[in-house]
Amino acid sequence: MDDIDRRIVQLLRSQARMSYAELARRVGLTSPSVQERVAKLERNEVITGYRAEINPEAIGLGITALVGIVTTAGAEYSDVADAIQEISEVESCYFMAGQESYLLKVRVGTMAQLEHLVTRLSRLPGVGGTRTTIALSTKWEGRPQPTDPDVPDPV
Amino acid sequence: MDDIDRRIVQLLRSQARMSYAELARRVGLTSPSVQERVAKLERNEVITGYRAEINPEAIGLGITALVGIVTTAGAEYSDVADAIQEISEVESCYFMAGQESYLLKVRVGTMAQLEHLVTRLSRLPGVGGTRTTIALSTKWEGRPQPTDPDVPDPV
DNA sequence: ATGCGCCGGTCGATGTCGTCCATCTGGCGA
DNA sequence: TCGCCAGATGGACGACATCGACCGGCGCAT
Repeated sequence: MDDIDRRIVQLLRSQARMSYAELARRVGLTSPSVQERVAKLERNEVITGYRAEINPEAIGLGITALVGIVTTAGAEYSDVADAIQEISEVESCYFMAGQESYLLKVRVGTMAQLEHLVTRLSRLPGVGGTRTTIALSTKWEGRPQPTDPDVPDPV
Repeated sequence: MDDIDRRIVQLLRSQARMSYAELARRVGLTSPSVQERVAKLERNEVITGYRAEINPEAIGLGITALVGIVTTAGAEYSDVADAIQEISEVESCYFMAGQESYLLKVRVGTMAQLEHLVTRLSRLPGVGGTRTTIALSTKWEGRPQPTDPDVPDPV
């Protein structure tokens, strides 16, 4: 993981469909070298996948909500996570410090679907309660932030 | 936005670097047709970009936290959003219903950086208070969910 | 120092892909 | 019925991906 790797990562982070030839031009190497580096980054799970970013409204998922999950006393955390994973509307799932053990980002098309989803979540074994807040709008999401890990800003 | 478009979107959602030729084979069209459809999807902002998914720890961003922002009375919401947008550590920003007007997902490398970030956020004009919760682990994130079959055509 | 092996780079060749253009077809309105 | 247009096809050509062969620098043991 040197500077060239970091540049490649950053380029692919914002334009994942860029060709190897174009990447090569931008980092000053040849196409096969870049290809090998990218393959290695994928092998080492630095790059874990490539995603097209979709406008959720365009695919009928206009409602975004965040759901906090309070687990019941004695519930096995990982079992709860496994159960949540079965629910496709849950786009992201974080195991949190604090009263709510999990925080989920969910997307649905209608309020009725959201109601149904929250009901399903609250009935999962190990789930003691839910707290849902609706996102009125998404200002931005998944913005790639500048990579500069070799200069860890102090305070 | 027909069934073929939806299949293309779904394919690119999970494998954004797939070639047009491969897409064409999978949806049963020729490469130029697929290319034209993808171009149109991009033009209509159904597809808004292509992102490589990076393991945050590999680029020195091992700490994920969620920060709720309470705005001061009389603050202009959009000004607050603009100010937050200047801060690169904020990966996502949602305008929320509820007491906290904004919810931010932030990533940093160290607790010291998180402290500094929260301090900066709390000092922004219009920001009355913050509530930070740390993600102990990310179970999953940005998982593409199956496209609803009965979608209202947005075009 | 010398020689060896490894890592990572370049180069060249070949098959595939992206992209442009001409052409064709099916549906719709005049 | 005719003409028009959106969208598909097929061919051509330049660019790209990919593979093997080769090459240079580096660390290390002899």
